[in-house]
Amino acid sequence: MDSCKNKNYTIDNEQLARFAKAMGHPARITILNYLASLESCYFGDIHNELPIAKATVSQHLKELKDAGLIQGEIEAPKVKYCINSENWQKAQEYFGAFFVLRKEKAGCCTPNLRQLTDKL
Amino acid sequence: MDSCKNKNYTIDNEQLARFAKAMGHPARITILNYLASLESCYFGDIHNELPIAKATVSQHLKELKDAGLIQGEIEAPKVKYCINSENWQKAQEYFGAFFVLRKEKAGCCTPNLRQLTDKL
DNA sequence: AACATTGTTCGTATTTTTGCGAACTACGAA
DNA sequence: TTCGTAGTTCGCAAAAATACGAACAATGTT
Repeated sequence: MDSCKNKNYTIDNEQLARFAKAMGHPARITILNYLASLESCYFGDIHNELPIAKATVSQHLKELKDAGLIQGEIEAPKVKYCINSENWQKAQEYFGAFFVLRKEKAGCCTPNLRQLTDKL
Repeated sequence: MDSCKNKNYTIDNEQLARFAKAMGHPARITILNYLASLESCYFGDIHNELPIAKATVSQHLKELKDAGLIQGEIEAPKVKYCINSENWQKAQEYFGAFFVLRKEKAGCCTPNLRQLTDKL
């Protein structure tokens, strides 16, 4: 009966997934790259980097903000967006730790993976 | 008129987003962590780590496979999943380069971000 | 005050994701 | 051959993500 246990995902897994999800769209990666490059922080310039409508850009910015990766500031009549340094560093650490995990271990799966079926 | 330009996302942005998207769910992070920890590689054991139905686990595994982060191998009557080392390293490099970008630059947004509006 | 500029929010449509149970497939064991 | 084990695939439903134009809000300018 396919036991569905009382398990939860760990906080860290949740947090890393949240960061990853926010980064899981090319428009948002482009935005983050642009903000990280610091050429400009204004909405209009961000919009110009993207092939999508401003309403959509605004939405993507909101998601990045909700994930904590950026923050916004009004500089009338414009809006300035910036990388949230604190969480940026946190994300960097989370991803770093995540990928390093693999390196520290021996491989149970290293041998002949060549007969990998296409069906899989 | 909200110019929607002939722009595309760069290949690298697409690829990084693809990796990030695959990692954008706690179940999939849990799976990757588990496979990276190498305690076991079998579907059944992966399923046991998760609070979801096996059909759903199978779907998540498929997405990770499509993103290139894992690979599968039949070891009858079981199925063995493994981190795809090549792409794992590639992902590691992509994320690493992505986050480091920020560190190399001065901050245009470093000053007083404290009057950040809640509306934003 | 009237207007222009800059973004956000709303309403909506479409697509994708997430999840499940049931049915099915493949294989080894009895 | 029949049965059990291990996973996948199918069909469906519900929720979330993506995208847009139009309307709106907030502010600076004339």
